[in-house]
Formats: sequence, C-alpha cells, structure tokens
Amino acid sequence: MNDAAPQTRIQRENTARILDAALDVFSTQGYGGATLDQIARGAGLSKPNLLYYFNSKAAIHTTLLAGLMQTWLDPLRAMRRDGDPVEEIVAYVLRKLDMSRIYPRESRLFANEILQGAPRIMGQITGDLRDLVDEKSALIATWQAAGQLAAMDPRHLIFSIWATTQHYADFDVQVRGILHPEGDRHFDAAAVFLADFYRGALRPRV
Amino acid sequence: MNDAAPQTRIQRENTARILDAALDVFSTQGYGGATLDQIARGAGLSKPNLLYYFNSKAAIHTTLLAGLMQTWLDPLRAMRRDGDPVEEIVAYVLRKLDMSRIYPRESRLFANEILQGAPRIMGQITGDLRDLVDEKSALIATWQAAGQLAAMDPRHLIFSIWATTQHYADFDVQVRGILHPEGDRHFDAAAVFLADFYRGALRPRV
Amino acid sequence: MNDAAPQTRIQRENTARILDAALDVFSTQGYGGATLDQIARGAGLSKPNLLYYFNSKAAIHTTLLAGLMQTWLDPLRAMRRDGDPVEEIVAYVLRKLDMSRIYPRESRLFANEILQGAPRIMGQITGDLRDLVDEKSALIATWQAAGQLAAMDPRHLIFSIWATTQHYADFDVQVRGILHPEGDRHFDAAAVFLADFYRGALRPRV
Amino acid sequence: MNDAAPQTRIQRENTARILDAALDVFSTQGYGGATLDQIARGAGLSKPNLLYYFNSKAAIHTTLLAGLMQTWLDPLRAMRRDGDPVEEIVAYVLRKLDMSRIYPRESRLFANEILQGAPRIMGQITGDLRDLVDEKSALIATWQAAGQLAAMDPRHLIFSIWATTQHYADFDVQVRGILHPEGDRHFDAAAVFLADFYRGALRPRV
DNA sequence: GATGAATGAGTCTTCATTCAT
DNA sequence: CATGAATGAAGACTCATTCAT
Repeated sequence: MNDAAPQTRIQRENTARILDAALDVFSTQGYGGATLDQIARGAGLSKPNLLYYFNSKAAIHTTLLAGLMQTWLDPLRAMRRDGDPVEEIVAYVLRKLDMSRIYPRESRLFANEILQGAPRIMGQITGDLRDLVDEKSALIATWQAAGQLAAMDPRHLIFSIWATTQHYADFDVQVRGILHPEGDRHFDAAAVFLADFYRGALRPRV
Repeated sequence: MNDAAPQTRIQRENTARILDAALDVFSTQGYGGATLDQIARGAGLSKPNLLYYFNSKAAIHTTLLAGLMQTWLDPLRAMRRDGDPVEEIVAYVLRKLDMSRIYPRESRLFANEILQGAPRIMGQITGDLRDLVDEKSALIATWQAAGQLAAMDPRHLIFSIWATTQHYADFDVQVRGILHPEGDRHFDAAAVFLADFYRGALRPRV
Repeated sequence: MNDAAPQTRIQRENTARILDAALDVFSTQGYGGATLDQIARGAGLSKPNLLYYFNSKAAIHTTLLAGLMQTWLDPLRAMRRDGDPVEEIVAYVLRKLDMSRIYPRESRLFANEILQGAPRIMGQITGDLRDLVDEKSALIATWQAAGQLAAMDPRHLIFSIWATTQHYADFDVQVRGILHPEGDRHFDAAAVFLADFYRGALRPRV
Repeated sequence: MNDAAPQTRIQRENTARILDAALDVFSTQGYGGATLDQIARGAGLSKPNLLYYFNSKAAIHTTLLAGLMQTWLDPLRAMRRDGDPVEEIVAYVLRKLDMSRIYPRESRLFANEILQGAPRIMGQITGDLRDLVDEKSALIATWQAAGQLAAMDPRHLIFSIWATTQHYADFDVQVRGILHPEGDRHFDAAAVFLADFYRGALRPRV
C-alpha cells in the first residue's frame, strides 16, 4: 500500500498521522536513531499496522523527503527580476525565515539528511537545486552589473540566506537557551534583524 | 577507565584513535545512529577493547562533547574591545569560518546535538554560552551606542555569524554539490564573501 | 467454509484457483516456506478472501494432500493378474511416469511431505498404501514363483519404480540441467529407457 | 566470523554443532520452513550466539550446501574404465546406496534444494555435475559399443541410479512405514535387490 | 591490554489470522 | 463475496554490554 494517492478516509488520516509522527522522530533523532516504535507510538498505531501503510522505515523517510525539496525551493523560486533588487532579496529572506517558523521540523529533517552526507537526496541537490541556484545567481549578477546591488558572490549570498534563516529552526533550542525565553517572539526580532542586516549588506556602495 | 589522564603511550594513542573514529561516526550518524562496531572498526580495535577505554557508548560521546564547547567559544572570547569594531567582528567571523574548515566534524557533532534538542549540553548553553553571549552583546551594544557600528540586535548578529560560518561545515555536501567541484578553494571565496558582507552590513549608516 | 461441496460457480472457480496456486507454492516451498500471500497472489484473491474459502493455511494443505494419495495409488491398483507379468509391470512403470509428466507439482508436494517426515499422511502410508503394496507384492511373488519373473524382493521392486519415475518430476530442474535443454522430450527418452530397463531386469533368468 | 577455517577449539566445536543442528532442520523443513530458533535450540546455543558464528540463516545453509555437491559426486567419480563394466556400475550403485545410509540428512537437504528449483546450486548442476555426467556417460557408451553392457541411454541410467539409491534416504519414512519395522536392516535387503536388479538390467542381451 | 565468547533487550519485518463493513 | 484495517506472535538480525581468559 505505498501506491499513488491514499483512497479511503481512514487511510488518509492514518497516513497523515504516521507522517506527522515520523517527522517528529526523524527530525530529532536522525534516520538511524529513529525507531518504528517511537513513530508508531506517536501515531497511535501498532507497529505492524504502521507497516501496513508504509512498507518499511525507509519508505516513510523517503516519503517525507520526497515533497520536501520542492517546498524548500519555493521561496527562492518566487524571487523575481522586476521590482527593487534589494527588496526582492529581503523579501526572499523573510519568506525563508517564515518557513523556519512554520516548518521547523521539516528544516531539521533536511539538516539531518545533509549532515549525514545527503545519501538520499544528493541527486536532487546536484539537479534541481543546483539548477535553480545557477539561475537565480545569474539574476543577482545582472542586478550587480547594473549597480543595483553591492558586488559579492551570488552563490555565497544565497548560502548565507539559507544559513541565517534555517538557523532559527535547526538551532532552535540554542537560540531559545540564549535569548531569555520569550515564546516565538524572537522570530519577529529575527525578521527585523535580518531585514536590516541584508539591506545594509546589499545596498550598493558608493 | 576514563579516569584521570591516560598513562602509557599505547593508552594515549588508542584513546586518541577511538575519539577520532567516534567523531567520524557520531558527526554523520548522530548519537542514535552510531554503533560501537563502526567506531571500533574505525579505530582498528575490537569492541571489547574499545569498552576497556571508555565504559560505554555514552561515555565516548560525552568526552567528545566535553571539550567541544570551550573550543567552540574561543573565537568569540577572543573578540576585544580595543581596535576597530567592524574589523574586530570581521576577524571573529573569519576565525569562526576557519573553525569550520579545520574542524568540520566537530561542527557537525555539535549541530547533531542541537538538532536532537541538546539533551546533553543544555546546561552549558544556558550557562557558559549564554554568559559569554551576554557579555559580548553588551560590548557590541557599546560600540553601537558610540556610533561605531550599525544598530542591530547584537544577539541575532552573533547568531548570524554562527549560522553563516558553520554552514560551510554542516552543509558541506550541499555546498560542494552546488558549487561546481573545486576542492576546498570555496573556503577562500567564502572568506572573501563574508568579510565583504559583514563590513557592508556593520558599517555605521549615515 | 470448507464444508460439503462448493455451491455457486464463483465459489467453484475460486476454490479451484486457490488450490492451483497453493499447489504451486507448497510444492516448491514446502509447507513451512509457503505463505498465504504467495498463494493469494497466485490465485488473484485478497488474503482475507482466501481465508473465506479455506479457514487456515493448514486447511488448504490438507485439502491438497487429501485427494493426492488415492490418485497416487491408481496406477499401481490398475496392475492386473492377467496378461504377461513383465509387460504388466512395464505398463505400470509407464503409467507412473505419465503421472510425473502430467502432475509434477503433485509429485513434489508429496515428496515434500515425505521429506518432512510425513506428519500429515503417516496414517495413510501405514494404512491404505501399505495394504496395497502388500497385496501387489503378493501378486508379484506369485508371478516369480511361477517363473514368469526374475526373483527379487517385490517391495523393493515397487520402491524402485516409484523412485525412477517420480525422479523426473521431483528432480526436474536437475534432469533438465544435465540433459541439454530439450523441452519435455526427455520424457519420451525416459519412457524408452525405463521400458527397456525394466524388461531387462524383470525377465526370468535362465 | 565466517572466514577461512575456524581457529579455536570452542569455535570448531560450536561451528560443528550448529552445522549438525542446521542439517537436521533444513533437511526436514526446507530452507523457508527452518527457523534459527530451531537450529539454536538443536545446537544448544542462544540465537545471537549462533549468529556470532554464522552471519545469517543463508550463510549456514550455504555452508551446508557448499561441501555437499563434491561429496555427492565422489561415488560416481570413482567409477573406473578398467574391470568388468557391469560390476563397475553395480559397485557404484552400492557406494551410492551407502551414502544414503550414512548421510540421509545430506540427501534430504539436497532433495529439498532441488525441489525448490535449485536456486542456490543451479550453477554447480550445469557445471561440475553436468560435466561429470557427460564424462561418465561417454565411458558407459564405450562399454555398450563394445558389447559389454546392454544398450540404453547412459544419462537416464545414471538418473535411475540416483533415484533408486537416494530413495532410501529421501523417502525413508515411507519405506519404513511400508516395510514392517526392522531397524536399518532394510538397507541390506535394498543392496541385495539393487545389485541383482542392475545386473539383470545391464547384462548384454544376446 | 586485548580478545574470543556470549547474551538480553531491542529493531525491523513478516505472517497467519481476525474483524468490521 | 469481498476487502480494508488491524494485530499478536514470531522471525531474522543488531547492538551495547559483560565475562572469562
């Protein structure tokens, strides 16, 4: 039963509960550290029943990763040529930060996969991801050539955006441990900081 | 037998080989995904012999983490009040980037620990680490008040430095997958980028 | 639902398909190695539906074995007192060989059962089978006493017939592996060989 | 620990006990029907300890089959050109029968493997085994051409010898169920029968 | 200091079977 | 008649750890 789309209501529900529980576990324990027991418990299902919906531990993990990359690229894809370059990039930063706020577990799942050497998504990295980065880097270079943006390596600029925004999801406990606890309000502070920060760094130097 | 200091030469060597192998394994597999077999194989020792040096899997992991935090803070600790604030911070960025180049496994070990919720080092985070961040944030705030630095939240600034520099260690395979392969030369490009980038962002706005 | 006779056409068909698929699986995997999944797949039914027709794995196996013994004895039963003894026995050999050609899976099912110690059909062996062998052995002894057949232990003679003829079903892959592939033509060669062979061995020595 | 030859005394002993127990189980239950629990119990070891000696269920089975084919071919290999052809073949028959008496479990293991389609030893069948059969068939043909042996297909003759002799191992429970119980004495009767039988069938017809 | 031997507790997965619809 | 859903028990195999030598 790992075909196409789920059919019945129960299937849809259980599949969703499994993926949700699996996201919890994989994103914190990593693939090797996760156990089906934890996932089954989290989903409120017996282990064999869980395996009735997904044939293996790997299948669950694969399913989670499958949709991830595309969702992950959406904010960058949405960066457009028209409009002010600096604001276009700042908007991208803020969209990406929003992803970290809304989907922190997905971010950590992704981070775990990369830390392990990306055994399952290397293809997507050197494929879709690299292509998109190449394309957007060219766009940024155009802006820079036009003097609308400070000169700097576009790829490393993109890396910096990923790093600074994902940090708030991946290193969440550290961030919270250092900032005196304030719920999720630090995301607003982060947004303010990052917007200022990137505006400062990106504005063309005279 | 993880008391005091190792005695004989063989003991010192084996302890070192175990920690080195363990660093390989824990940093890529995470704690749960790592096995003593992998570590023993990497160290060229039998599993029982490995447990002669460290009483348990947890003991090896703990030993690795123990020294880590201090080493990790050194570059920040070295940030001094005297000298030009912008350059002082840029120097810190570059020191930190160097850490990622020289100790990528340590960086990944740390990232893994945080991703898992920092169960073993939460104390150090809300202790030494927070204290140091508080202290250096105050220093940065002083500089800002003196108009020597653009105004921005000092803690989030520090987060951004951690994020952008550790990215080159933690997301190494992604970075290499996107940049067309060029050995370790991208660290130089990263240094140039980050120096420019931070100078641009930090210089006081008129 | 393994009572009386099947009722509807669909029931008859499905029962037949199940038994056919089960014969495939049990005869090659043995009882323990067979799974209901394999059988259900072979029959084109869902597992629960399969268990609607037969209450258990054991029930299917039992049903298969039940009819088997009688069919298996028919060729021997057909051996008659009248006619030439040598040709009567040769005719039995050829009938038995035909069984191996037409019902190789049944032969292998039987062989599997015996290899496992005949846990389910020991009763039939020491009952019907032994009785029939006793009866036909007496007949053969009569022929031998009359000088119409070379003297030899009648029971071991019967064993030899079973062995040589069933070999072509039970060790089919070995036979085909040694003879260079030639479809099913080797059964004709086997018939010629066995007829000659038994005539030579059985004819009274002067 | 499935390398080369066992080293220590304990290893030798346990390896032997495992293989002995495994032979019991595989030869009656087939590969799929056998469980490591049964084998471990038979060997007087815990299951993990058993897997310390052989890495997997398949490894035990492979080890058992590995030596088998060669041992199985020895009696045929020993058939020599010199001496009386009929007696040479009869001697082969009796050697082969002896194998069934002394190594009945090995015979059943082999039979099980063939019944399942020889998935693991097909290579040896179409290799060594076929080569040897080709060679000895040529020898038999020579004898027949010289008028020292009745004319008949040599390969089917060899099949008949395998069939009649292995029958006493593979169908042991059936043989014993039909013959009124008499310990192992029926092997002597079988030897007498088969010697007579093959002499009668093989002697050249006038 | 080092290794062979052993194991209890898990971990993933399969299987025969049941139940509700 | 038939299938989706569920499961307890077992099966193969792994793992951290222990013990004796």
